[in-house]
Amino acid sequence: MRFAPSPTGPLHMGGVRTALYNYLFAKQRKGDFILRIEDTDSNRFVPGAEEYIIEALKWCGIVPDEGVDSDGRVVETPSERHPHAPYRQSQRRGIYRKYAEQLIANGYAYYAFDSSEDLEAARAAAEGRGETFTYNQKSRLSLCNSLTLSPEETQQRLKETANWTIRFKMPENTVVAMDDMIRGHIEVNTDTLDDKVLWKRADELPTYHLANIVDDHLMEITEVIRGEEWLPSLPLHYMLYKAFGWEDTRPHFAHLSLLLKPVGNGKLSKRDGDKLGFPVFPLRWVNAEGEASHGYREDGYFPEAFVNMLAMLGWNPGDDRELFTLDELIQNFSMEKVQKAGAKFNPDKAKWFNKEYLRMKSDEELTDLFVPILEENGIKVTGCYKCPVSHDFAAASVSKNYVKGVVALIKERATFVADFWTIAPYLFKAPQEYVEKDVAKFWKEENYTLAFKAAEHMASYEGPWTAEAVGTELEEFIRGNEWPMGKVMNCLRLALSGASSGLGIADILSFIGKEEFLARISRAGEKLGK
RNA sequence: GCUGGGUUCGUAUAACGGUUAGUACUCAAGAUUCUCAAUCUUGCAAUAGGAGUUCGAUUCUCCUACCCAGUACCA
Repeated sequence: MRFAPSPTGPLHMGGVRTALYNYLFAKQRKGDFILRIEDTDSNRFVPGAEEYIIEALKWCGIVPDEGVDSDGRVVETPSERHPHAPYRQSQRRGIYRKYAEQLIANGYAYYAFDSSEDLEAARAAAEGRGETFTYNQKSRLSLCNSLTLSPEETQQRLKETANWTIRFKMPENTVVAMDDMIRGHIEVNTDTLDDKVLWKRADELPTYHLANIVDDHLMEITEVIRGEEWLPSLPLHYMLYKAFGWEDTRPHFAHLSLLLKPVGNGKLSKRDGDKLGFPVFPLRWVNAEGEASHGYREDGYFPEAFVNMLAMLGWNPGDDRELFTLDELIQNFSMEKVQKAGAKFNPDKAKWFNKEYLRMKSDEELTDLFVPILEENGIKVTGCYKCPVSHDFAAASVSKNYVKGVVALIKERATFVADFWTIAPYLFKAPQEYVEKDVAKFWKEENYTLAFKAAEHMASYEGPWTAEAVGTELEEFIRGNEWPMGKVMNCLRLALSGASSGLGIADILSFIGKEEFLARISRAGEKLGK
């Protein structure tokens, strides 16, 4: 199987899904997965796009068997491992010409000499009559091509100019019967089709249709999973396989529905992501104008979560399971369970997948991912997982095991690793400011005087400083005095964390320690009033 | 317009002629907690419409509506 993107920009998440389904199917059948670059349109070539595609697939764990080497470059010369090289169509230009000529020799195609201006004029004229111009069996005999010109004239023109294209001669009134692995049997009459350009003069290269069929044949592709936008071209492709005499080895086709925007109608586009605040690309992308687009990787998604989410968008295992590793997807994937209708993308569900994967990760793995974020925020992380737990708030420094403890405590509240910091920055440094609304609500004299007394009591507490022991001590003291639990606790939390909502007081105390606890209480008294 | 494809709760989907139409996300309520999350419980919510076939249609057929794609010397 193959994935054959055009390097015209960053790979869209829909493209990743197409690649993924190809990969899953290939691996399930113990087949090979080829990456082929379809760069026959030099006008739309975007520098960096090819590298982006390769890196994106790599990040997702989709590793081509052929097409890209271990150094992450598209292979240009055939070898044992890469028998079908080169894998860029621009480097295969020498291959296609003879196939195009074979088609002409056998009467399946013809040279067309109409200029773009002539065709535009024909289109405009048709539009004036309320019709649509099509280059087909009705119009081809009144246009300028090797069907209307004498053989001598045709040869003359071919010799004199490079101003020609090759068009497929679509047969008349023929029913093309096709089978799609997802959609079943489809029939189309050739009278509704046109004479597609197979060879374009601009690049002196074949168009998609020719190059794609020739390459799929030469690369021994047996199954093609591609986007739904190709379904209308399928009859042409069937006709091409027939014209080449390759019907026996024609691949099986599956046309995947498109990914739709979360709200409103239409397919998912870059704009939707910008508007609704979610990535549509696997990796961050900066275009030539310097505009950046979000990427799932940079936004903190785990590749496993991204791949899992994508797989479930239009496919299901037939039961209620939702969480699958790549290997499990390979085992369970089936074309019968691929949805026919377009799938509206749901950003909330994407986040849910990430949350699930975050929970499945070990505390140490998450800690390793969290440390760089802490350092970005000015917190030094020292030591190793075997070293003792320690912290020095004055020096903005904590031990690795301290971080691990925090991660274990808060991982269930997070969707992304970056959330760890926003959930509990106060476990790493004293609050710099206090939420105004919470101060107004809780920092009242009748509350904070009690909070100070509770803190005073804890200052004299000599027992073990664990969350459980400290929590029990504090609560029993407050309850014993018949003070309002909520008000006192919220006052304490405000002083310790800068807000009235957040982690439990006992947990906060156990992490920051008695000394820092008392320091933050007195600091709050000075800043907020006492 | 034409050609092709599609249509089950708001979203993703299950039920491949017989179910009180299930599950997940979202949302709401309750339980729990010092608060916020998390967790647990409960709830809201769908077969696009109309004919037909059938003892029985989400499921099969047809029509209509709506959505999507294609209609380039782009892929």
